[in-house]
Amino acid sequence: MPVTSAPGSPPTGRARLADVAALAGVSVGTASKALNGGGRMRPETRQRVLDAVAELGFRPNQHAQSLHSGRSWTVGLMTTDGIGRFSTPVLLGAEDALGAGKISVLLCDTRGDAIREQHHLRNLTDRRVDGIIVTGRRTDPRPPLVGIDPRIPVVYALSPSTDPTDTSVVTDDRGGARLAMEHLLATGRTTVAHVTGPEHHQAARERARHAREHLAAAGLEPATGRVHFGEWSEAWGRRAADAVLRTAPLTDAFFCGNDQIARGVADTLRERGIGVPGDVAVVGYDNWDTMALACRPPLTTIDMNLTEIGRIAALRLLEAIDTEPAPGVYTVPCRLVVRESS
Amino acid sequence: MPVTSAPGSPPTGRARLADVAALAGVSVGTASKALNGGGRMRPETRQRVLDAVAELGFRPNQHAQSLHSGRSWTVGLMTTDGIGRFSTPVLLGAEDALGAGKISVLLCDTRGDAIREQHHLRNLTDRRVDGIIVTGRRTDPRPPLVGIDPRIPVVYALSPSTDPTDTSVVTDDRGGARLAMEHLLATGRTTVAHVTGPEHHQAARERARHAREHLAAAGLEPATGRVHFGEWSEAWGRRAADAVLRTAPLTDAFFCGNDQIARGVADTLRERGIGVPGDVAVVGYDNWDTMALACRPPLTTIDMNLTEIGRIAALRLLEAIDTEPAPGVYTVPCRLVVRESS
DNA sequence: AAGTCACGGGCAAACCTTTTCCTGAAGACG
DNA sequence: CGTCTTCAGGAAAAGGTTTGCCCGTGACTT
Repeated sequence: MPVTSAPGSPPTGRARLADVAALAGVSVGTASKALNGGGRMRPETRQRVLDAVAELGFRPNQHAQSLHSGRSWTVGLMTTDGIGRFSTPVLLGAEDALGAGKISVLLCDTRGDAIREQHHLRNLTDRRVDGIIVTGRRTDPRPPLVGIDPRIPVVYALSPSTDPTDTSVVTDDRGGARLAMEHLLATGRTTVAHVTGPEHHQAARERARHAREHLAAAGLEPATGRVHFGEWSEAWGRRAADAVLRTAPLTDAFFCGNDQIARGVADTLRERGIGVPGDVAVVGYDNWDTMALACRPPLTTIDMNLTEIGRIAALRLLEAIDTEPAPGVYTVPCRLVVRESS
Repeated sequence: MPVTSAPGSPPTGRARLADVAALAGVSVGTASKALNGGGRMRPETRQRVLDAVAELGFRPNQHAQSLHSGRSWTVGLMTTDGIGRFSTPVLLGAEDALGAGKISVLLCDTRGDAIREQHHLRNLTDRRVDGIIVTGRRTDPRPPLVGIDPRIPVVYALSPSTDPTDTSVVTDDRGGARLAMEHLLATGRTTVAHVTGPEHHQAARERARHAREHLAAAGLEPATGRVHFGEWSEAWGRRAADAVLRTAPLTDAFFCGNDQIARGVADTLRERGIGVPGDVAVVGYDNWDTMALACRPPLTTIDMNLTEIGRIAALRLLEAIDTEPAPGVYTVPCRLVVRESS
């Protein structure tokens, strides 16, 4: 009967430890020890306390616990740019890993606005969060949080901090590009075009660089002799596919910077009557299911394991919370997902 | 110099109200009143306290405040099913509205698992959240949270509660269907097919019902005489378009249950050489930009104003927190977004 | 000049749990 | 039988803020 409360408890309506103690016939301190395993006491006494807890439906007041311990059992999750396709899996991974440690996630969306970021940072500091995870949609490095209380550990996920003494968890663009190229070469392709996003995005540059390097290691060159930088859109994929086929009609594979581009490429190929994967293979990047699965044919693609990035960021943060922070950049490997486009 | 701290404050490293009081030469209680506007005191005294606050960089300890007030200035946001396309905007709208009230959002993802839901609910209760918003991806009603402490107000967003004495905020499927049909009829279409998702989804049923009613009111019938229920996928859109054109070649408009279906329909039309919107108009539902904008041509579609749903849910929750809850179902109107497909 | 009043500000309780230190009693050992 | 140790459990401080109540002082009233 959790509704009943010991005499004298009414104010909050919830049973306090004092009520438990009274019911068990012990002092408050003893009741606390009985619950937390500390102190020495007769097993039967402990049991009496536990029974009282059950009878009253007692749950400790976390505000009081936090006040005493200085910990809030809460971490802030700041997403730099909305809560989109990239930050969501990171967020879920983090929530999952933290939830196991009884820690909850406080969500802060800055919408890419520095003012808002400051505001949230203050809020989180005031709440005495145990730590903060910062994540963004881009993989480009970002400046560290400004004015952060040095006692609050921070982990940057996906977008690393520009400060190397911070802790960051990032995706392995190099490995991703390698997986894609190895796959294409292993399946007999030799004339590979690379179509990707804007050159000012690090992700585009890195993937392109490593794709080229991998080709070069096999004694090959990109189909058109260069990388096609553009936008992260289907429309660009379609345009670029046209351009590539005009310049290098013998192209037998496209490695694309993301799944949208890949889908655009696949659409153009299909509309031109070129068989995928019969004549030309297409490999995307992101494993964004709504794109990859809806594509005709479904896309072979690189999965960045974003959930894993979130999980690892959370684990690093947990480490930093109760031991010393281990600065540095942690790289999470990608995964090749083979579907029918290659 | 926020780093300096009054003598005796070291334990936490952060300035306490006691330090402020000491520096200002007043008692702790007076300092508190000076900050919170309460109590009567000489303006210069208040100013001295404010100066001390500034000098020490004092920020009140929220754990202590919460302990005292019983409020956590936090609400839980439970998403029933991942954090997807539907819950994200709701979440952002809620965060926005709550942030204005100094309230933060605690994120709980149940992954559709009842055990997890219980676990999170307990966690939120233990944290003494001020309220809870429950949201899901489907618009079908869901059973209310079980075992919820009646003192914690709850608002259901998107997925209403099956209990009419709860507070729910939902989308206006009827209005959405009406907007779409009015638009099509107003632009001269007379033979409209409706292709939508599975019949066991309320959203599909409702939109279909109201679309038919609206046609009937204009003395019309669906193009094929029936509604085409299927899946929420592009593939289904493509198949359904074929089927519709076979049965009713004179069809001059498609109203689709979501943007994916609409995109599938548009693809089929284009591949058959049927002009959109010249020969046939296509209207989608959801205004999911990655679909609606990538479609050729970009889709006219219905926007459910999900962010607004989140915002209103948050406002209702704020109401319920400091006054009496106002049970009932609140309906948020949709918005027609006209693009080039109609 | 004595009584009132208002104003400024202090005191202390309350919010609830954890943890350290301490005490009283009982058992063990010489 | 006395002293030492051990053990069970209690008392109280600490963590920081808010707020109701109270008191002293100076001004004002009659």
